[in-house]
Amino acid sequence: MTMISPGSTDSAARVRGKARSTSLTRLTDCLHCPIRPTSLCSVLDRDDLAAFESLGQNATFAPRSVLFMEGALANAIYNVTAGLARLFRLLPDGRRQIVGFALPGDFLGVPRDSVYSFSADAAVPTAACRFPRQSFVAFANERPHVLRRLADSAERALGLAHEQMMLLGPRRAEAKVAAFILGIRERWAGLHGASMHVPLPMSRQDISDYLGLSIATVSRTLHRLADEKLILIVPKGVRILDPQRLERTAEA
Amino acid sequence: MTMISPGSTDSAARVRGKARSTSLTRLTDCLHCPIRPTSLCSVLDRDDLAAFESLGQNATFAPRSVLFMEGALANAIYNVTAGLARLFRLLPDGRRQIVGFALPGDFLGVPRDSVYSFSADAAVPTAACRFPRQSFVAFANERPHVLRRLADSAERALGLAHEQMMLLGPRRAEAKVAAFILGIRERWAGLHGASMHVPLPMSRQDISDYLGLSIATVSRTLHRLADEKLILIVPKGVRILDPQRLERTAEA
DNA sequence: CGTGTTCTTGAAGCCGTTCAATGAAAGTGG
DNA sequence: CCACTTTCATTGAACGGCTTCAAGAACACG
Repeated sequence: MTMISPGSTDSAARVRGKARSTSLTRLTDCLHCPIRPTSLCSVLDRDDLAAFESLGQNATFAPRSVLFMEGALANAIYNVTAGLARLFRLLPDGRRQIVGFALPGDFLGVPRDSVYSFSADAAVPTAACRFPRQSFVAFANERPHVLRRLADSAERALGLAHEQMMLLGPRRAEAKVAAFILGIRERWAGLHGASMHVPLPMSRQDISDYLGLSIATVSRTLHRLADEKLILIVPKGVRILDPQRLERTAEA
Repeated sequence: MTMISPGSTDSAARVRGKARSTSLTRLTDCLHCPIRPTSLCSVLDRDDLAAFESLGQNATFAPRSVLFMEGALANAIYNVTAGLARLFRLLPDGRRQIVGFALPGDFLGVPRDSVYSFSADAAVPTAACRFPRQSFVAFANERPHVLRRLADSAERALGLAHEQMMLLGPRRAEAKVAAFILGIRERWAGLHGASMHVPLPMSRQDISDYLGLSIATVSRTLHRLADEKLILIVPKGVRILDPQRLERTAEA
């Protein structure tokens, strides 16, 4: 698990090292974001869309730069449009648990109370639409179908969280890693269509913090799967060679 | 981890053994349920409340009887009013991961799609208000504040899921068990007020399936905490003797 | 082309699991 | 109400998988 500076009051920028952010441009590609089943855009009519557009700003984030920090005042909501965001919480001793990855189309930071309950930063160059919380909430409150979408989106996130819990539990490293690959593949499929090639833009460290394993075990396990010809390890990803056996490994 | 019959198509009733349910009475105590911050009731005015009341039926569940099963058609939504429900998913090999406990006031089974994504059964004698999904959704769609509550409720569940992920990860058994006790205490506090006495109505098996430990380790760890005078083990619960050291153990 | 980071791979050790047997409690039927 | 039965919890001993520590290789960046 990642060891992060033990002092706990410091900001993510310092904690995770040099966070060289970020350009802010006017939003347009928010609307060009991949439309997923849970996407907000798909339930907005033309007028709403125009109003919605005027709320947000498009922002880009360099790797490791922070979208928001656990415990900070939640004054914005994000919709990832490109790249990959890591959602994580820090333990008091500085270790990091990744509680999810946000792919394009995912909403972030819709908070019950006014404080973020986890942190988010960019795993790779990432773009996201940023909506001021106040106006976003006001916008949603006027539109029941948007509220429904938000509830749906939260339920979807909950389902993903449950899926991850199944991985974090007492399962063998092989099963965790195999299931991880298949899970990520599934999620990319919603964007790019299904493929044997599974991009893994995140680092080994990220994967291990996601699965509750050490970085060494993740590396070893990937290579064991490769030795057994279930996958092929390629730069920034894997190629699935034997879907069925991989599936069976994931379930064990 | 619990081993459950390997065949996977069978119903929960068979899987979990004799499920002797249940009386069904007309609802009244739905309204007397403990009002929690996330409770729906608290945002309903008198008229809405009456309409709401007419939607639901109060049901009681004997221990081990099933509220609903993962994969089944989601034709009802539940609001637990007394007792304790276990929310879980089964692995293909029959092991069980408990993804949450539902306490009085918690909503269950608000599904994105029409199928439950996890199973729920009663850990102890339990009461819940049962709302047909159709009419519940129709009711909510007419009332934006109810929709907001549902979104909030989902977010709250997501927060709890994240909390549990921190426990499932690579932490020592002592930390997991200590954090579990403190977490449950926190949740009871919202109902009964804070107390040094923490009821643990669920079985050791339930706790181990929740924490991703074996039943033996849970037992050993509890007794180790007791040996070190952090807690006192009492029937169906524990008493916290040294909150600060327990807290420190939970964070390690 | 050199430097820092990430990834791989080996060896030793620990923590939790598994298996199994004992003990306690709760439910059941006479 | 008691004796029986069944489930649940505790505890011991041995095994095994993952972690830790550490060194070397591959990669990315300026």
